[in-house]
Amino acid sequence: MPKRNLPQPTAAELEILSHLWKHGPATVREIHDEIKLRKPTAYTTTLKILQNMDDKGLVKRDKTNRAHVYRAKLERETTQRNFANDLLQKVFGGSAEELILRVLESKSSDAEELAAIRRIIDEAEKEAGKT
Amino acid sequence: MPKRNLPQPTAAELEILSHLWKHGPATVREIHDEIKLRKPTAYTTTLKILQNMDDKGLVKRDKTNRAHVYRAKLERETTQRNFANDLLQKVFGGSAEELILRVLESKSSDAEELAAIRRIIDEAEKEAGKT
DNA sequence: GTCGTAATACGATAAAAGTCGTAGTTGGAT
DNA sequence: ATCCAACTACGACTTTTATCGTATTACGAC
Repeated sequence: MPKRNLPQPTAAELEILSHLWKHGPATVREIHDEIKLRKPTAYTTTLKILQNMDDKGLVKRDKTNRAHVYRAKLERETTQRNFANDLLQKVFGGSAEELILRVLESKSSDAEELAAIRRIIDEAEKEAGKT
Repeated sequence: MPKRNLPQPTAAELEILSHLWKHGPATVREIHDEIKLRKPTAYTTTLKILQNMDDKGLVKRDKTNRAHVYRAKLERETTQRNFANDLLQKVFGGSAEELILRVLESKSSDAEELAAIRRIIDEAEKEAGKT
């Protein structure tokens, strides 16, 4: 059955998905109340984007109650991986090394974060070793 | 002088910039010949995008010769940093750790690349230490 | 039952990106 | 000097995204 092949979310859609990933299923009102704190926008704009997302299959809509409840259909991890890979190819020509260099340049990480990153490399090395 | 505040390049513009960064100043013909290998598209499409980029200030156009020569006005490194930071904020909520995790998940790096990445972390640690 | 608040539905609009066709110009080969 | 191939200019069209106003429906308080 045609389940996958969902389109990459746009910037506005991503903002909504972020909310759903963080707080779980939510109504338009709940999502909008949070978004409008950062971006002054009309309620119906948020509503419309959610409806678009439903059409695209990016969210699942529960119409049981008067205020419909939306749930993310994209996994956070998968979406992050898609975006990361996309950037990797289009802007860095596939060089993970360079991408990571720019990330660290743009954001000064503290010692703790750097240690965490080091552990991620360790893990990746174990993975590579298994092959 | 209003020099900066150039807009972020779009996907199509980025493809062109990549060529300019790699090969230096080039004509529409040179750029188009390479792009059409991957993406079947009309010559005038590439031309138009270059003209748009000139309007936006993303490239500098030399009209001396009949075939105009275009030169990138954005630095590769700066652009990469902008895109990386953008993704970091919008998709990863500022967590460099998570971004790097997803990059490594999406692309199996070999031992050599992992070692290079490790050196980048070392450098970042020295930088952090200096502060 | 009435009425107001809050929700959805829907269409209109605008801007941006990408695409291409056509028209017009020009340089160089013959 | 002519002519053709290659170039630029420009406008039209399409799609996508984002935005919002207005119309309509429905719940709940009274």
